[in-house]
Amino acid sequence: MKIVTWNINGVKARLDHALIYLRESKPDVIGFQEIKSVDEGFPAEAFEDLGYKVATHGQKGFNGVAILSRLPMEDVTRGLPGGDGDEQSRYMEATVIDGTLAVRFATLYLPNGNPIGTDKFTYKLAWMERLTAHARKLLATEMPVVLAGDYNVIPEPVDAKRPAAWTNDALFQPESRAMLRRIEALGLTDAVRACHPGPGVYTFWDYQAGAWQKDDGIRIDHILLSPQAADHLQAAGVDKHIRGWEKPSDHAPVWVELG
DNA sequence: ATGGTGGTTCAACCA
Repeated sequence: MKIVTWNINGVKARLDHALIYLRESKPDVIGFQEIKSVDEGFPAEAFEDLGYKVATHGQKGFNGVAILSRLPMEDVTRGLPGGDGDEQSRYMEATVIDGTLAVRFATLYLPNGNPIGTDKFTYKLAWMERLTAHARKLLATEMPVVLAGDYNVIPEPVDAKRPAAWTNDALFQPESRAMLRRIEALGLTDAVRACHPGPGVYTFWDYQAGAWQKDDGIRIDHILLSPQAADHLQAAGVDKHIRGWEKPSDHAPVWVELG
C-alpha cells in the first residue's frame, strides 16, 4: 500500500499538478492539506475519473484537508477530538483496506503557530496536546495507524538546511519540538527519518529569497507509523522534483510504502 | 531590519 501526504497549497491552483502527480506516482491513498476550499468547491470529479474515492473536510479560504483512496475507504471522521468550538478544518481520518491490511489513516494540518508569543502559538501547542491525547487512543486500538501531514514542526537541526535561521520561528521552538517528541514517544515511527537517517531531506522550501534554488529547505511534513504499521514499512521518501515544477506548492509530497 | 513570494478573497489574512 502506497500512501502519500501533500500540502498542495490550494487545490484549485494545483489541480493540474495533482492530477499529473497521481498519474505518475499512483498512490493507493493520498492525504491533502491546505485545500483552501469548501467541500462543494473541491474538484472531486477530476480525481474520481482517475479511480479515487474522495472525502473532504473543507473550509472557506484557509486550511482544509482531504483523503483520496483507490482502495475501499470506510468510517470517515472529520475534526480532531477535543476541540470544542474549534472551527478550523485541519484533521480527518479514514480506514483504508488492502486485502488483509486495514489501516487507520489520518491527514492533518497542524497549526503554523507564528508569531510566537501570540494566541496562534498557544493554539498550536493546544492542538498538539489534543493530537497527543487522540494518538494515544488510536494506538490503544492496536491496529495499523498512519498519521500523515504537515506537522509544521522541524524535529531536529538536521531537518533544516540553516537551523539557526529558524531559532525564533514557531516551527522550531523547544516547546513545539518537545511536543512532537512526546507524540513519537507514544510509540510512533517517523517513516522518512527511519529510511533516511542522514541530513538534507526536506519537504518545504519557501517561495521567497530563492529558497528552492539554494535547497534552503526544512523537513516539516511527516508520516508517523504505529508499531503495527511500522511492521509493514518497506520504504519512504520525498518526491522532491514536484517542487521544481512551474507554479508549485511550497511543499513536496511525502510517501511511504507498506507491504 | 526589512522584504523577499504565493493563494484566496476581495483589503486583508495566512503562510
